[in-house]
Amino acid sequence: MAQSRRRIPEASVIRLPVYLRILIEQFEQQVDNISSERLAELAGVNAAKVRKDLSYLGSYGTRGVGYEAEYLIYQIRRELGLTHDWPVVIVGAGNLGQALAGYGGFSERGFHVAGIVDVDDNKIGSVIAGIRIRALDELAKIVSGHEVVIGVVATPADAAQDAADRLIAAGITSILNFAPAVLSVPASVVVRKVDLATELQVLSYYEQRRLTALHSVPTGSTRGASA
Amino acid sequence: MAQSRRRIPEASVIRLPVYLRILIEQFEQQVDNISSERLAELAGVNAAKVRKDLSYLGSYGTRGVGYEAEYLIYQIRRELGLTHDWPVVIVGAGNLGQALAGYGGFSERGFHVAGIVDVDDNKIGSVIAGIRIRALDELAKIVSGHEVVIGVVATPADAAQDAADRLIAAGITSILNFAPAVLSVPASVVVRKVDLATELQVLSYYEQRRLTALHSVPTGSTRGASA
DNA sequence: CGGCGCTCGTGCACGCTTTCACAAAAGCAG
DNA sequence: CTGCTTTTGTGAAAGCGTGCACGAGCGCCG
Ligand SMILES: NC(=O)c1ccc[n+]([C@@H]2O[C@H](COP(=O)([O-])OP(=O)(O)OC[C@H]3O[C@@H](n4cnc5c(N)ncnc54)[C@H](O)[C@@H]3O)[C@@H](O)[C@H]2O)c1
Ligand SMILES: NC(=O)c1ccc[n+]([C@@H]2O[C@H](COP(=O)([O-])OP(=O)(O)OC[C@H]3O[C@@H](n4cnc5c(N)ncnc54)[C@H](O)[C@@H]3O)[C@@H](O)[C@H]2O)c1
Repeated sequence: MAQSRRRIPEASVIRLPVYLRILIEQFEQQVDNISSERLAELAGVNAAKVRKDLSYLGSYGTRGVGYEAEYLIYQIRRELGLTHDWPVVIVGAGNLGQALAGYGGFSERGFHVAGIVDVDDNKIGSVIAGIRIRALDELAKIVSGHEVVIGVVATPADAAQDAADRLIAAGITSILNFAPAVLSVPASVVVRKVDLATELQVLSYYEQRRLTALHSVPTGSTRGASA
Repeated sequence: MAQSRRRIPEASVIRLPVYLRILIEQFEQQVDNISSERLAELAGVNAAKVRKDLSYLGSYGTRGVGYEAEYLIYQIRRELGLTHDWPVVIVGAGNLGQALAGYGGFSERGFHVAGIVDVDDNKIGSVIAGIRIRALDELAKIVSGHEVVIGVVATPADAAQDAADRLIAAGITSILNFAPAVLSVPASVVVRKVDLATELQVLSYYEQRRLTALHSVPTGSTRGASA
Protein backbone atom coordinates (compact mmCIF):
# COMPACT_ATOMS: atom_id res chain seq x y z
CA MET A 1 0.00 0.00 0.00
CA ALA A 2 1.31 3.39 -1.01
CA GLN A 3 1.90 5.83 1.82
CA SER A 4 0.19 9.17 1.61
CA ARG A 5 3.39 10.85 2.79
CA ARG A 6 5.55 9.67 -0.08
CA ARG A 7 6.52 12.04 -2.84
CA ILE A 8 4.14 11.89 -5.78
CA PRO A 9 5.73 11.92 -9.27
CA GLU A 10 5.20 15.25 -11.01
CA ALA A 11 3.44 13.58 -13.92
CA SER A 12 0.84 12.26 -11.50
CA VAL A 13 0.47 15.54 -9.62
CA ILE A 14 -0.47 17.20 -12.89
CA ARG A 15 -3.27 14.70 -13.49
CA LEU A 16 -4.76 14.86 -10.02
CA PRO A 17 -6.54 18.18 -10.64
CA VAL A 18 -8.16 16.64 -13.70
CA TYR A 19 -9.46 13.68 -11.73
CA LEU A 20 -10.60 16.05 -9.01
CA ARG A 21 -12.65 18.15 -11.39
CA ILE A 22 -14.26 15.08 -12.93
CA LEU A 23 -15.04 13.55 -9.56
CA ILE A 24 -16.69 16.76 -8.39
CA GLU A 25 -18.78 16.88 -11.56
CA GLN A 26 -19.79 13.25 -11.18
CA PHE A 27 -20.59 13.62 -7.52
CA GLU A 28 -22.83 16.59 -8.30
CA GLN A 29 -24.64 14.32 -10.75
CA GLN A 30 -25.32 11.86 -7.93
CA VAL A 31 -22.64 9.42 -9.01
CA ASP A 32 -21.41 8.06 -5.69
CA ASN A 33 -19.09 5.40 -6.96
CA ILE A 34 -16.77 5.41 -9.91
CA SER A 35 -14.40 2.82 -11.36
CA SER A 36 -10.90 3.56 -12.60
CA GLU A 37 -12.14 2.53 -16.04
CA ARG A 38 -14.86 5.18 -16.09
CA LEU A 39 -12.68 7.86 -14.56
CA ALA A 40 -10.00 7.08 -17.14
CA GLU A 41 -12.52 7.44 -19.94
CA LEU A 42 -13.66 10.81 -18.67
CA ALA A 43 -10.10 12.00 -18.17
CA GLY A 44 -8.94 10.69 -21.54
CA VAL A 45 -6.22 8.47 -20.08
CA ASN A 46 -5.43 4.82 -19.44
CA ALA A 47 -7.18 3.08 -16.55
CA ALA A 48 -3.98 1.62 -15.15
CA LYS A 49 -2.55 5.10 -15.01
CA VAL A 50 -5.54 6.30 -13.01
CA ARG A 51 -5.13 3.47 -10.52
CA LYS A 52 -1.42 4.07 -10.15
CA ASP A 53 -1.91 7.79 -9.73
CA LEU A 54 -4.56 7.25 -7.07
CA SER A 55 -2.47 4.61 -5.33
CA TYR A 56 0.07 7.33 -4.47
CA LEU A 57 -2.57 8.88 -2.22
CA GLY A 58 -3.20 5.62 -0.41
CA SER A 59 -5.45 2.63 -0.88
CA TYR A 60 -8.82 4.24 -1.13
CA GLY A 61 -10.65 2.07 -3.64
CA THR A 62 -12.80 -0.95 -3.03
CA ARG A 63 -12.05 -4.00 -5.14
CA GLY A 64 -14.94 -5.14 -7.23
CA VAL A 65 -16.65 -1.78 -6.68
CA GLY A 66 -14.48 1.22 -7.48
CA TYR A 67 -13.82 4.49 -5.68
CA GLU A 68 -16.28 6.39 -3.54
CA ALA A 69 -16.38 9.80 -5.22
CA GLU A 70 -16.88 11.91 -2.12
CA TYR A 71 -14.10 10.29 -0.17
CA LEU A 72 -11.70 10.42 -3.09
CA ILE A 73 -12.47 14.10 -3.62
CA TYR A 74 -11.53 14.69 -0.02
CA GLN A 75 -8.30 12.72 -0.34
CA ILE A 76 -7.18 14.46 -3.52
CA ARG A 77 -7.99 17.84 -2.03
CA ARG A 78 -6.01 17.00 1.05
CA GLU A 79 -3.01 15.85 -0.93
CA LEU A 80 -3.07 18.90 -3.21
CA GLY A 81 -3.39 21.20 -0.22
CA LEU A 82 -6.84 22.38 -1.25
CA THR A 83 -8.50 21.95 2.12
CA HIS A 84 -8.13 25.67 2.56
CA ASP A 85 -8.16 28.67 0.20
CA TRP A 86 -4.83 29.97 -1.05
CA PRO A 87 -4.41 33.71 -1.45
CA VAL A 88 -2.72 34.72 -4.70
CA VAL A 89 -1.15 38.04 -5.68
CA ILE A 90 -1.06 39.19 -9.30
CA VAL A 91 1.64 41.47 -10.69
CA GLY A 92 0.55 43.33 -13.83
CA ALA A 93 -3.00 44.54 -14.29
CA GLY A 94 -3.16 44.58 -18.08
CA ASN A 95 -5.40 42.60 -20.37
CA LEU A 96 -4.49 39.29 -18.84
CA GLY A 97 -4.09 40.38 -15.22
CA GLN A 98 -7.56 41.86 -15.29
CA ALA A 99 -9.06 38.80 -16.92
CA LEU A 100 -7.48 36.68 -14.20
CA ALA A 101 -8.63 38.98 -11.41
CA GLY A 102 -12.19 38.72 -12.69
CA TYR A 103 -12.05 34.99 -13.29
CA GLY A 104 -14.68 33.08 -11.36
CA GLY A 105 -12.97 29.72 -11.74
CA PHE A 106 -10.30 30.94 -9.36
CA SER A 107 -12.44 30.92 -6.25
CA GLU A 108 -14.26 27.75 -7.26
CA ARG A 109 -10.98 25.88 -7.15
CA GLY A 110 -9.43 26.96 -3.91
CA PHE A 111 -7.79 30.27 -4.70
CA HIS A 112 -8.63 33.94 -4.26
CA VAL A 113 -6.94 37.11 -5.34
CA ALA A 114 -5.45 38.81 -2.29
CA GLY A 115 -4.22 41.71 -4.37
CA ILE A 116 -3.19 42.96 -7.77
CA VAL A 117 -0.42 45.47 -8.34
CA ASP A 118 0.80 47.47 -11.31
CA VAL A 119 3.47 50.01 -12.10
CA ASP A 120 1.16 52.23 -14.17
CA ASP A 121 -0.14 55.25 -12.27
CA ASN A 122 -3.17 55.45 -14.53
CA LYS A 123 -4.24 51.98 -13.47
CA ILE A 124 -3.51 52.20 -9.78
CA GLY A 125 -6.72 52.86 -7.90
CA SER A 126 -9.08 51.35 -10.49
CA VAL A 127 -11.23 48.52 -9.26
CA ILE A 128 -11.52 45.24 -11.15
CA ALA A 129 -14.15 42.76 -10.04
CA GLY A 130 -14.11 44.30 -6.60
CA ILE A 131 -10.32 44.31 -6.31
CA ARG A 132 -8.44 47.59 -6.26
CA ILE A 133 -5.27 47.81 -8.32
CA ARG A 134 -2.48 48.87 -6.00
CA ALA A 135 1.01 50.29 -6.39
CA LEU A 136 3.97 48.02 -6.90
CA ASP A 137 5.54 49.01 -3.59
CA GLU A 138 2.53 47.73 -1.69
CA LEU A 139 3.44 44.22 -2.77
CA ALA A 140 5.37 43.37 0.40
CA LYS A 141 2.51 44.60 2.56
CA ILE A 142 -0.04 42.51 0.66
CA VAL A 143 2.11 39.41 0.78
CA SER A 144 2.93 39.54 4.46
CA GLY A 145 -0.51 40.80 5.45
CA HIS A 146 -2.32 37.88 3.85
CA GLU A 147 0.48 35.34 4.16
CA VAL A 148 0.51 34.93 0.41
CA VAL A 149 2.94 32.37 -0.99
CA ILE A 150 1.75 32.15 -4.62
CA GLY A 151 2.41 34.97 -7.09
CA VAL A 152 1.29 35.40 -10.68
CA VAL A 153 3.42 37.29 -13.21
CA ALA A 154 1.25 38.98 -15.84
CA THR A 155 3.58 41.77 -16.95
CA PRO A 156 5.20 42.18 -20.35
CA ALA A 157 8.16 39.86 -20.90
CA ASP A 158 10.80 42.49 -20.27
CA ALA A 159 9.39 43.26 -16.83
CA ALA A 160 8.87 39.63 -15.84
CA GLN A 161 12.22 39.08 -14.14
CA ASP A 162 11.77 42.29 -12.19
CA ALA A 163 8.28 41.21 -11.15
CA ALA A 164 9.60 37.82 -10.07
CA ASP A 165 12.43 39.39 -8.09
CA ARG A 166 10.00 41.62 -6.25
CA LEU A 167 7.66 38.73 -5.53
CA ILE A 168 10.51 36.68 -4.13
CA ALA A 169 11.82 39.59 -2.08
CA ALA A 170 8.32 39.94 -0.64
CA GLY A 171 8.34 36.31 0.42
CA ILE A 172 6.60 34.47 -2.40
CA THR A 173 7.76 30.86 -2.88
CA SER A 174 5.68 29.76 -5.90
CA ILE A 175 5.26 31.65 -9.15
CA LEU A 176 2.95 31.16 -12.09
CA ASN A 177 4.46 32.98 -15.04
CA PHE A 178 2.40 34.07 -18.04
CA ALA A 179 5.09 36.20 -19.64
CA PRO A 180 7.12 34.66 -22.47
CA ALA A 181 10.39 34.90 -20.56
CA VAL A 182 12.60 32.51 -18.62
CA LEU A 183 12.69 33.49 -14.96
CA SER A 184 15.77 32.82 -12.95
CA VAL A 185 14.95 32.20 -9.34
CA PRO A 186 16.52 30.53 -6.29
CA ALA A 187 16.18 26.75 -6.25
CA SER A 188 13.73 26.96 -3.36
CA VAL A 189 11.18 28.84 -5.46
CA VAL A 190 8.91 26.79 -7.70
CA VAL A 191 8.03 28.29 -11.06
CA ARG A 192 5.47 27.09 -13.54
CA LYS A 193 4.80 28.81 -16.81
CA VAL A 194 1.82 29.13 -19.08
CA ASP A 195 2.93 30.09 -22.54
CA LEU A 196 0.25 30.66 -25.11
CA ALA A 197 2.69 31.24 -27.95
CA THR A 198 4.45 27.96 -27.26
CA GLU A 199 1.19 26.08 -27.32
CA LEU A 200 0.19 27.56 -30.66
CA GLN A 201 3.63 26.92 -32.07
CA VAL A 202 3.42 23.29 -31.05
CA LEU A 203 0.09 23.04 -32.88
CA SER A 204 1.73 24.75 -35.83
CA TYR A 205 4.46 22.10 -35.83
CA TYR A 206 1.94 19.29 -36.10
CA GLU A 207 -0.03 21.09 -38.80
CA GLN A 208 3.20 21.66 -40.68
CA ARG A 209 3.99 17.95 -40.44
CA ARG A 210 0.54 17.12 -41.63
CA LEU A 211 1.15 19.16 -44.76
CA THR A 212 4.37 17.40 -45.62
CA ALA A 213 2.31 14.26 -45.07
CA LEU A 214 5.05 11.80 -44.31
CA HIS A 215 3.41 10.65 -41.12
CA SER A 216 -0.23 10.10 -40.31
CA VAL A 217 -0.74 11.46 -36.84
CA PRO A 218 1.58 12.95 -34.25
CA THR A 219 2.39 10.70 -31.34
CA GLY A 220 2.09 11.81 -27.76
CA SER A 221 -0.23 12.53 -24.91
CA THR A 222 -2.38 15.06 -26.67
CA ARG A 223 -4.19 12.78 -29.02
CA GLY A 224 -7.75 11.61 -28.77
CA ALA A 225 -9.45 12.84 -25.66
CA SER A 226 -7.43 15.54 -24.03
CA ALA A 227 -8.10 17.48 -20.87
CA MET B 1 23.39 13.29 -38.51
CA ALA B 2 19.75 13.70 -37.68
CA GLN B 3 17.44 14.11 -40.65
CA SER B 4 15.20 17.13 -40.70
CA ARG B 5 12.33 14.94 -41.84
CA ARG B 6 12.34 12.64 -38.84
CA ARG B 7 9.74 12.99 -36.16
CA ILE B 8 10.83 15.26 -33.33
CA PRO B 9 10.01 14.08 -29.79
CA GLU B 10 7.20 16.11 -28.26
CA ALA B 11 9.39 17.16 -25.33
CA SER B 12 11.78 18.74 -27.81
CA VAL B 13 9.06 20.39 -29.85
CA ILE B 14 7.90 22.15 -26.70
CA ARG B 15 11.35 23.58 -26.08
CA LEU B 16 11.94 24.81 -29.62
CA PRO B 17 9.71 27.88 -29.22
CA VAL B 18 11.73 28.83 -26.15
CA TYR B 19 15.00 28.60 -28.04
CA LEU B 20 13.44 30.50 -30.89
CA ARG B 21 12.38 33.38 -28.69
CA ILE B 22 15.81 33.58 -27.08
CA LEU B 23 17.60 33.43 -30.41
CA ILE B 24 15.47 36.25 -31.77
CA GLU B 25 16.20 38.35 -28.70
CA GLN B 26 19.92 37.65 -28.95
CA PHE B 27 20.01 38.33 -32.66
CA GLU B 28 18.29 41.66 -32.10
CA GLN B 29 21.08 42.45 -29.65
CA GLN B 30 23.66 41.86 -32.38
CA VAL B 31 24.65 38.42 -31.09
CA ASP B 32 25.44 36.55 -34.29
CA ASN B 33 26.79 33.38 -32.82
CA ILE B 34 25.68 31.45 -29.78
CA SER B 35 26.94 28.29 -28.12
CA SER B 36 24.72 25.53 -26.78
CA GLU B 37 26.12 26.39 -23.35
CA ARG B 38 24.91 29.98 -23.52
CA LEU B 39 21.57 29.10 -25.08
CA ALA B 40 21.06 26.50 -22.37
CA GLU B 41 21.77 29.07 -19.67
CA LEU B 42 19.26 31.49 -21.15
CA ALA B 43 16.64 28.78 -21.56
CA GLY B 44 17.23 27.35 -18.09
CA VAL B 45 18.06 23.88 -19.35
CA ASN B 46 21.01 21.53 -19.80
CA ALA B 47 23.44 22.20 -22.67
CA ALA B 48 23.39 18.62 -23.86
CA LYS B 49 19.64 18.84 -24.10
CA VAL B 50 19.91 21.93 -26.27
CA ARG B 51 22.33 20.22 -28.62
CA LYS B 52 20.18 17.10 -28.82
CA ASP B 53 17.05 19.15 -29.46
CA LEU B 54 18.77 21.13 -32.20
CA SER B 55 20.25 18.02 -33.73
CA TYR B 56 16.73 16.88 -34.61
CA LEU B 57 16.56 19.78 -37.04
CA GLY B 58 19.78 18.82 -38.71
CA SER B 59 23.44 19.55 -38.18
CA TYR B 60 23.42 23.30 -38.17
CA GLY B 61 26.13 24.12 -35.63
CA THR B 62 29.81 24.71 -36.21
CA ARG B 63 32.15 22.79 -33.92
CA GLY B 64 34.43 25.04 -31.96
CA VAL B 65 32.17 28.01 -32.72
CA GLY B 66 28.50 27.43 -31.93
CA TYR B 67 25.32 28.17 -33.84
CA GLU B 68 24.73 31.09 -36.15
CA ALA B 69 21.68 32.75 -34.62
CA GLU B 70 20.07 33.96 -37.82
CA TYR B 71 20.38 30.64 -39.61
CA LEU B 72 19.13 28.71 -36.58
CA ILE B 73 16.14 31.03 -36.27
CA TYR B 74 15.30 30.24 -39.86
CA GLN B 75 15.64 26.50 -39.33
CA ILE B 76 13.52 26.42 -36.19
CA ARG B 77 10.88 28.55 -37.86
CA ARG B 78 10.85 26.23 -40.82
CA GLU B 79 10.52 23.14 -38.67
CA LEU B 80 7.74 24.65 -36.56
CA GLY B 81 5.91 25.79 -39.65
CA LEU B 82 6.32 29.45 -38.79
CA THR B 83 7.50 30.60 -42.20
CA HIS B 84 4.00 31.86 -42.81
CA ASP B 85 1.28 33.29 -40.59
CA TRP B 86 -1.38 30.93 -39.29
CA PRO B 87 -4.93 32.18 -39.04
CA VAL B 88 -6.68 31.26 -35.81
CA VAL B 89 -10.35 31.31 -34.94
CA ILE B 90 -11.54 31.90 -31.37
CA VAL B 91 -14.81 30.52 -30.00
CA GLY B 92 -16.07 32.43 -26.99
CA ALA B 93 -15.65 36.19 -26.69
CA GLY B 94 -15.73 36.52 -22.91
CA ASN B 95 -13.04 37.81 -20.61
CA LEU B 96 -10.42 35.50 -21.94
CA GLY B 97 -11.45 35.41 -25.59
CA GLN B 98 -11.29 39.18 -25.71
CA ALA B 99 -7.92 39.30 -23.98
CA LEU B 100 -6.64 36.82 -26.55
CA ALA B 101 -8.10 38.72 -29.47
CA GLY B 102 -6.36 41.87 -28.31
CA TYR B 103 -3.09 40.17 -27.52
CA GLY B 104 -0.18 41.61 -29.47
CA GLY B 105 2.11 38.65 -28.85
CA PHE B 106 -0.09 36.66 -31.19
CA SER B 107 0.92 38.43 -34.35
CA GLU B 108 4.55 38.74 -33.30
CA ARG B 109 4.81 34.98 -33.21
CA GLY B 110 3.25 33.90 -36.44
CA PHE B 111 -0.47 33.89 -35.74
CA HIS B 112 -3.37 36.20 -36.40
CA VAL B 113 -7.00 36.11 -35.41
CA ALA B 114 -9.10 35.35 -38.48
CA GLY B 115 -12.29 35.60 -36.51
CA ILE B 116 -13.96 35.35 -33.14
CA VAL B 117 -17.43 33.97 -32.59
CA ASP B 118 -19.85 33.87 -29.69
CA VAL B 119 -23.32 32.59 -28.93
CA ASP B 120 -24.37 35.72 -27.04
CA ASP B 121 -26.47 38.12 -29.14
CA ASN B 122 -25.42 41.04 -26.98
CA LYS B 123 -21.80 40.47 -27.90
CA ILE B 124 -22.20 39.73 -31.58
CA GLY B 125 -21.35 42.82 -33.56
CA SER B 126 -19.04 44.42 -30.99
CA VAL B 127 -15.52 45.07 -32.16
CA ILE B 128 -12.49 43.99 -30.11
CA ALA B 129 -9.09 45.25 -31.19
CA GLY B 130 -10.41 45.72 -34.69
CA ILE B 131 -12.06 42.31 -34.86
CA ARG B 132 -15.81 42.02 -35.00
CA ILE B 133 -17.44 39.36 -32.88
CA ARG B 134 -19.55 37.20 -35.15
CA ALA B 135 -22.33 34.68 -34.73
CA LEU B 136 -21.58 31.07 -34.04
CA ASP B 137 -23.06 29.93 -37.32
CA GLU B 138 -20.55 32.00 -39.26
CA LEU B 139 -17.82 29.70 -38.00
CA ALA B 140 -17.81 27.45 -41.05
CA LYS B 141 -17.61 30.44 -43.34
CA ILE B 142 -14.68 31.94 -41.43
CA VAL B 143 -12.82 28.65 -41.34
CA SER B 144 -13.19 27.80 -45.00
CA GLY B 145 -12.81 31.38 -46.16
CA HIS B 146 -9.44 31.85 -44.48
CA GLU B 147 -8.34 28.22 -44.57
CA VAL B 148 -8.10 28.19 -40.81
CA VAL B 149 -6.89 24.96 -39.22
CA ILE B 150 -6.30 26.11 -35.63
CA GLY B 151 -9.18 26.85 -33.28
CA VAL B 152 -9.18 28.21 -29.75
CA VAL B 153 -11.86 27.22 -27.25
CA ALA B 154 -12.53 30.03 -24.76
CA THR B 155 -16.07 29.19 -23.71
CA PRO B 156 -17.25 28.06 -20.28
CA ALA B 157 -16.44 24.42 -19.55
CA ASP B 158 -19.95 23.14 -20.21
CA ALA B 159 -19.92 24.59 -23.72
CA ALA B 160 -16.40 23.45 -24.57
CA GLN B 161 -17.31 20.11 -26.13
CA ASP B 162 -19.96 21.80 -28.25
CA ALA B 163 -17.44 24.42 -29.34
CA ALA B 164 -14.92 21.73 -30.23
CA ASP B 165 -17.51 19.76 -32.18
CA ARG B 166 -18.42 22.83 -34.18
CA LEU B 167 -14.79 23.65 -34.85
CA ILE B 168 -14.13 20.14 -36.06
CA ALA B 169 -17.26 20.13 -38.21
CA ALA B 170 -16.03 23.35 -39.77
CA GLY B 171 -12.72 21.72 -40.68
CA ILE B 172 -10.39 22.63 -37.81
CA THR B 173 -7.68 20.05 -37.13
CA SER B 174 -5.87 21.60 -34.13
CA ILE B 175 -7.48 22.95 -30.98
CA LEU B 176 -6.12 24.96 -28.10
CA ASN B 177 -8.49 24.53 -25.17
CA PHE B 178 -8.66 27.00 -22.30
CA ALA B 179 -11.79 25.55 -20.72
CA PRO B 180 -11.36 23.19 -17.79
CA ALA B 181 -12.92 20.25 -19.60
CA VAL B 182 -11.67 17.15 -21.36
CA LEU B 183 -12.50 17.32 -25.04
CA SER B 184 -13.17 14.15 -26.93
CA VAL B 185 -12.16 14.46 -30.53
CA PRO B 186 -11.25 12.19 -33.46
CA ALA B 187 -7.70 10.85 -33.33
CA SER B 188 -6.74 13.02 -36.28
CA VAL B 189 -7.40 16.22 -34.36
CA VAL B 190 -4.63 17.50 -32.10
CA VAL B 191 -5.71 19.10 -28.84
CA ARG B 192 -3.58 21.03 -26.39
CA LYS B 193 -4.93 22.49 -23.21
CA VAL B 194 -4.00 25.42 -21.06
CA ASP B 195 -5.41 24.95 -17.62
CA LEU B 196 -4.85 27.73 -15.14
CA ALA B 197 -6.50 25.90 -12.28
CA THR B 198 -4.29 22.86 -12.76
CA GLU B 199 -1.18 25.01 -12.68
CA LEU B 200 -2.20 26.69 -9.46
CA GLN B 201 -3.16 23.38 -7.92
CA VAL B 202 0.25 21.96 -8.77
CA LEU B 203 1.84 24.93 -7.02
CA SER B 204 -0.50 24.35 -4.10
CA TYR B 205 0.69 20.75 -3.89
CA TYR B 206 4.31 21.80 -3.55
CA GLU B 207 3.44 24.49 -1.01
CA GLN B 208 1.48 21.93 0.95
CA ARG B 209 4.46 19.62 0.91
CA ARG B 210 6.70 22.42 2.02
CA LEU B 211 4.49 22.90 5.07
CA THR B 212 4.63 19.27 6.11
CA ALA B 213 8.38 19.74 5.64
CA LEU B 214 9.41 16.16 5.15
CA HIS B 215 11.29 16.95 1.99
CA SER B 216 13.42 19.92 1.09
CA VAL B 217 12.48 20.88 -2.45
CA PRO B 218 10.22 19.36 -5.06
CA THR B 219 11.98 17.50 -7.79
CA GLY B 220 11.21 18.08 -11.42
CA SER B 221 11.66 20.26 -14.41
CA THR B 222 10.28 23.41 -12.90
CA ARG B 223 13.01 24.21 -10.45
CA GLY B 224 15.68 26.86 -10.85
CA ALA B 225 15.41 28.80 -14.04
CA SER B 226 12.16 28.08 -15.74
CA ALA B 227 10.80 29.38 -19.01
C1' DC C 1 50.70 23.73 -42.36
C1' DG C 2 50.54 21.39 -37.90
C1' DG C 3 48.97 21.57 -33.38
C1' DC C 4 45.75 23.28 -30.00
C1' DG C 5 41.55 24.66 -27.97
C1' DC C 6 36.85 24.86 -28.33
C1' DT C 7 32.21 23.19 -29.16
C1' DC C 8 29.18 20.21 -31.63
C1' DG C 9 26.86 15.72 -32.31
C1' DT C 10 25.68 11.48 -30.27
C1' DG C 11 26.25 6.63 -28.05
C1' DC C 12 25.08 5.01 -23.77
C1' DA C 13 23.42 4.45 -19.20
C1' DC C 14 20.19 5.90 -15.98
C1' DG C 15 15.80 7.23 -14.17
C1' DC C 16 11.19 8.33 -14.80
C1' DT C 17 6.62 7.19 -16.94
C1' DT C 18 3.47 4.32 -19.03
C1' DT C 19 1.30 0.07 -19.80
C1' DC C 20 0.43 -4.74 -19.17
C1' DA C 21 -1.08 -8.46 -16.63
C1' DC C 22 -2.54 -10.80 -12.69
C1' DA C 23 -3.16 -12.02 -7.78
C1' DA C 24 -5.78 -10.34 -4.11
C1' DA C 25 -9.89 -8.59 -2.21
C1' DA C 26 -14.62 -7.40 -2.07
C1' DG C 27 -19.55 -8.11 -3.05
C1' DC C 28 -23.24 -10.99 -4.36
C1' DA C 29 -26.09 -14.93 -5.39
C1' DG C 30 -27.59 -19.24 -4.38
C1' DC D 1 -20.34 -20.81 3.11
C1' DT D 2 -18.72 -21.42 -1.65
C1' DG D 3 -18.00 -19.97 -6.03
C1' DC D 4 -18.34 -16.35 -9.48
C1' DT D 5 -17.80 -11.68 -11.02
C1' DT D 6 -15.78 -7.43 -10.73
C1' DT D 7 -12.25 -4.19 -10.01
C1' DT D 8 -8.41 -2.73 -7.35
C1' DG D 9 -3.34 -2.39 -6.31
C1' DT D 10 1.04 -3.29 -7.91
C1' DG D 11 5.17 -5.99 -9.70
C1' DA D 12 7.59 -6.16 -13.90
C1' DA D 13 8.52 -4.88 -18.67
C1' DA D 14 8.76 -1.65 -22.17
C1' DG D 15 9.15 2.96 -23.73
C1' DC D 16 10.85 7.76 -23.32
C1' DG D 17 13.54 11.54 -21.96
C1' DT D 18 17.75 13.29 -19.79
C1' DG D 19 22.48 14.03 -18.98
C1' DC D 20 27.23 12.44 -19.14
C1' DA D 21 31.19 11.82 -21.52
C1' DC D 22 33.84 11.77 -25.39
C1' DG D 23 35.13 11.44 -30.29
C1' DA D 24 34.86 14.35 -34.34
C1' DG D 25 35.36 18.47 -36.68
C1' DC D 26 36.35 23.34 -37.13
C1' DG D 27 38.95 27.68 -36.65
C1' DC D 28 42.88 30.00 -35.25
C1' DC D 29 47.54 30.91 -34.10
C1' DG D 30 52.18 30.45 -34.52
N1 LIG E 1 -3.32 39.13 -23.27
C1 LIG E 1 -3.23 37.85 -23.51
O1 LIG E 1 -4.16 37.24 -24.01
C2 LIG E 1 -1.99 37.12 -23.21
C3 LIG E 1 -1.95 35.78 -23.51
C4 LIG E 1 -0.82 35.06 -23.20
C5 LIG E 1 0.25 35.66 -22.62
N2 LIG E 1 0.21 36.95 -22.34
C6 LIG E 1 1.37 37.53 -21.67
O2 LIG E 1 0.97 38.01 -20.42
C7 LIG E 1 1.65 39.18 -20.12
C8 LIG E 1 0.65 40.29 -19.90
O3 LIG E 1 -0.12 40.45 -21.07
P1 LIG E 1 -1.16 41.60 -21.21
O4 LIG E 1 -1.86 41.40 -22.48
O5 LIG E 1 -1.94 41.67 -19.97
O6 LIG E 1 -0.21 42.86 -21.32
P2 LIG E 1 -0.57 44.37 -21.00
O7 LIG E 1 0.43 45.20 -21.65
O8 LIG E 1 -2.02 44.58 -21.26
O9 LIG E 1 -0.40 44.47 -19.43
C9 LIG E 1 0.84 44.47 -18.79
C10 LIG E 1 0.68 45.25 -17.48
O10 LIG E 1 1.86 45.12 -16.71
C11 LIG E 1 2.18 46.37 -16.16
N3 LIG E 1 3.59 46.40 -15.86
C12 LIG E 1 4.62 46.68 -16.69
N4 LIG E 1 5.79 46.58 -16.04
C13 LIG E 1 5.49 46.25 -14.78
C14 LIG E 1 6.27 45.99 -13.65
N5 LIG E 1 7.61 46.06 -13.67
N6 LIG E 1 5.65 45.67 -12.49
C15 LIG E 1 4.31 45.59 -12.45
N7 LIG E 1 3.51 45.79 -13.50
C16 LIG E 1 4.11 46.11 -14.65
C17 LIG E 1 1.74 47.36 -17.19
O11 LIG E 1 1.52 48.63 -16.59
C18 LIG E 1 0.46 46.74 -17.71
O12 LIG E 1 -0.65 47.15 -16.97
C19 LIG E 1 2.55 39.46 -21.30
O13 LIG E 1 3.85 38.99 -20.97
C20 LIG E 1 1.96 38.67 -22.40
O14 LIG E 1 2.95 38.25 -23.30
C21 LIG E 1 -0.91 37.70 -22.61
N1 LIG F 1 -10.86 34.58 -17.50
C1 LIG F 1 -9.76 33.95 -17.18
O1 LIG F 1 -8.81 34.54 -16.68
C2 LIG F 1 -9.62 32.49 -17.41
C3 LIG F 1 -8.46 31.89 -17.04
C4 LIG F 1 -8.30 30.52 -17.27
C5 LIG F 1 -9.29 29.80 -17.86
N2 LIG F 1 -10.42 30.38 -18.20
C6 LIG F 1 -11.43 29.56 -18.86
O2 LIG F 1 -11.64 30.08 -20.14
C7 LIG F 1 -12.99 29.96 -20.48
C8 LIG F 1 -13.55 31.32 -20.78
O3 LIG F 1 -13.39 32.13 -19.66
P1 LIG F 1 -13.97 33.58 -19.61
O4 LIG F 1 -13.53 34.20 -18.33
O5 LIG F 1 -13.67 34.27 -20.87
O6 LIG F 1 -15.54 33.28 -19.50
P2 LIG F 1 -16.71 34.26 -19.92
O7 LIG F 1 -17.92 33.75 -19.26
O8 LIG F 1 -16.29 35.66 -19.71
O9 LIG F 1 -16.83 34.06 -21.48
C9 LIG F 1 -17.36 32.93 -22.08
C10 LIG F 1 -17.95 33.34 -23.42
O10 LIG F 1 -18.32 32.18 -24.14
C11 LIG F 1 -19.58 32.42 -24.75
N3 LIG F 1 -20.21 31.13 -25.00
C12 LIG F 1 -20.93 30.37 -24.16
N4 LIG F 1 -21.33 29.25 -24.76
C13 LIG F 1 -20.87 29.30 -26.02
C14 LIG F 1 -20.96 28.43 -27.13
N5 LIG F 1 -21.59 27.26 -27.05
N6 LIG F 1 -20.34 28.80 -28.27
C15 LIG F 1 -19.70 29.97 -28.34
N7 LIG F 1 -19.56 30.81 -27.33
C16 LIG F 1 -20.16 30.49 -26.18
C17 LIG F 1 -20.32 33.28 -23.79
O11 LIG F 1 -21.32 34.00 -24.45
C18 LIG F 1 -19.20 34.17 -23.27
O12 LIG F 1 -19.06 35.32 -24.06
C19 LIG F 1 -13.68 29.31 -19.31
O13 LIG F 1 -13.80 27.94 -19.55
C20 LIG F 1 -12.74 29.56 -18.18
O14 LIG F 1 -12.82 28.52 -17.23
C21 LIG F 1 -10.61 31.74 -18.00
